Amino acid sequence: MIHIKEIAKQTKITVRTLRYYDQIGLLTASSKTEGGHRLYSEEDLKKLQQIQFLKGIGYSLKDIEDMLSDPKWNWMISMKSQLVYILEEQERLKSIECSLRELLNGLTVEGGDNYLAIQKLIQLSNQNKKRLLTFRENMFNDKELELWAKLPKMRGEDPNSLEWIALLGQIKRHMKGDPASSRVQNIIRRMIEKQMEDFEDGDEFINKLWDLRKSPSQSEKLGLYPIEKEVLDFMERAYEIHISFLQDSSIEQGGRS
Amino acid sequence: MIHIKEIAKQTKITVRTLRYYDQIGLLTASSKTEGGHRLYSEEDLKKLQQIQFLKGIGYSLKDIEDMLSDPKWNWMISMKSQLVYILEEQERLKSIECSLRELLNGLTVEGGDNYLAIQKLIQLSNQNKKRLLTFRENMFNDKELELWAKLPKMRGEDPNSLEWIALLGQIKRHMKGDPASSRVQNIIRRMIEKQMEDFEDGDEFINKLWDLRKSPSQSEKLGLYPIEKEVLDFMERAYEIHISFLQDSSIEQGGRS
DNA sequence: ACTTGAAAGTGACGTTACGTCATTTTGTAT
DNA sequence: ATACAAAATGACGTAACGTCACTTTCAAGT
Repeated sequence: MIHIKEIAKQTKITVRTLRYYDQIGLLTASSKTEGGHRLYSEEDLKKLQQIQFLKGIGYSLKDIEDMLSDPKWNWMISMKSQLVYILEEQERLKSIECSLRELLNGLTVEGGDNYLAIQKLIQLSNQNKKRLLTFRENMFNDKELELWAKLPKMRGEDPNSLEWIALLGQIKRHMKGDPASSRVQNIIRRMIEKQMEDFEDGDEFINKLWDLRKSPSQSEKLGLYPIEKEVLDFMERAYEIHISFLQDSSIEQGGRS
Repeated sequence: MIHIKEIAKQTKITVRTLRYYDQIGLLTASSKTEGGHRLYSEEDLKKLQQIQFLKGIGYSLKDIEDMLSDPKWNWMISMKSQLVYILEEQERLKSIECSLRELLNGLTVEGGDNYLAIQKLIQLSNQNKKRLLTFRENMFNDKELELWAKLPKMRGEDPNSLEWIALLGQIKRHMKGDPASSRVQNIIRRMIEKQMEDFEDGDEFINKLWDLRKSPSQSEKLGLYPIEKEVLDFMERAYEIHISFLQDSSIEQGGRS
């Protein structure tokens, strides 16, 4: 016969919990002292360990009581359905994870210190859930859809998407400066590099996308993160400056050779 | 100004919940009629949608209240830690999934209709958690450890492990019959086929494993599903019969050729 | 036998985010 | 004015205990 504290120590279940299990009739101590102290047997201990295990895999105490009290319980069925439940829960958490990453990436771009950004992002996230795929599928052909998959999505967690997001965030933070500054030009060069790496053969696609980006309403329908017009304008200016630099330097090179 | 029922319809949040949010001060209707009916503004609606979103990604109402009432809340930090929490939860569920698959596969082998099997499996599962890897690593060398990874584990969900488990279960169900019967022999043949497919070059390893299997205590330490001695004996008999058939037929073939 | 401090007992309230009555008031259409 | 829908309030219930307060029992030392 084992005292309640010893049971608690062995199973790491609190004394309070043991008394609670007694109270709800899940595990009654098999005997008591004259004074009313609970005394547990080895069998009680075993049963408790089973309870502990079943609780660990997500069953409620009520379920566990039903299981253990019914000698012809169909374990196969209930465990299969429990597995299904666990799998569903995992999917739910996975989609929460996506939302969170989307928000965090959004915050990275926006600067992350103002409440307005949050509001915008939450609103965006909310409506994204309702939007369907159809619009996107009407807009592009198959080859383009393939390229589409490479686009940085706000929920992306791959280093590729993350770099796009980081670059965009940096552009935003330098918007008050000069588009010809070396910082901005370096960012632009990196973006062009990436664009060529990721979408080598999709020039037409890129142009179409760029046009779309300029229309906020279209962008939203596509589930793209909306880039403000000022940012796009700033990027275009910086882009043109970059191109003109390239031409200048190639002329120089041509002169020398 | 919007009536409570309209808000409920638009957000799919129940009227009761709206009143509750009012009660705890999370979202107070911005005005009321003379009679005390709640009237919500467009801003209230927006705030409610934010609440809904934040609740959806797992925050408690208390947390949400803190967030929304503090204008300089650090969203970045709290969302990162929330992401960490979500990732941990996913791991927890993943390990629950493993336990469940282990149990279900165990039930498949045992026949799944007796409570004793469950008790045994739960006990096994419990002690597996405590057991460490060291014993296994002392027992086999590197090449063998590679093969080890191919062994059917009870928590396996790949078709390969599942077939092993299924075959074992079938053997168990035919144990009262004749080891020379065609059913049993077909199962044995399939097992030998699989054994050759999976462990082509590991004869010594297979033998060592087979010996281990005969020692229940060693098996348990390795985290292998313990196969009862009677089952192993039955399998050995069937195996010998199978071998002798093979020899007979090869003699016949030899005679003809 | 008596004392005493630790351990055990019981009972009650708190927690989360509402659901579900029951009862009373208010709003609105006729 | 009346009738009926919709809203309000209040109270209790849920799951699985934690925490406090107060009382009783156990086991050991004197």
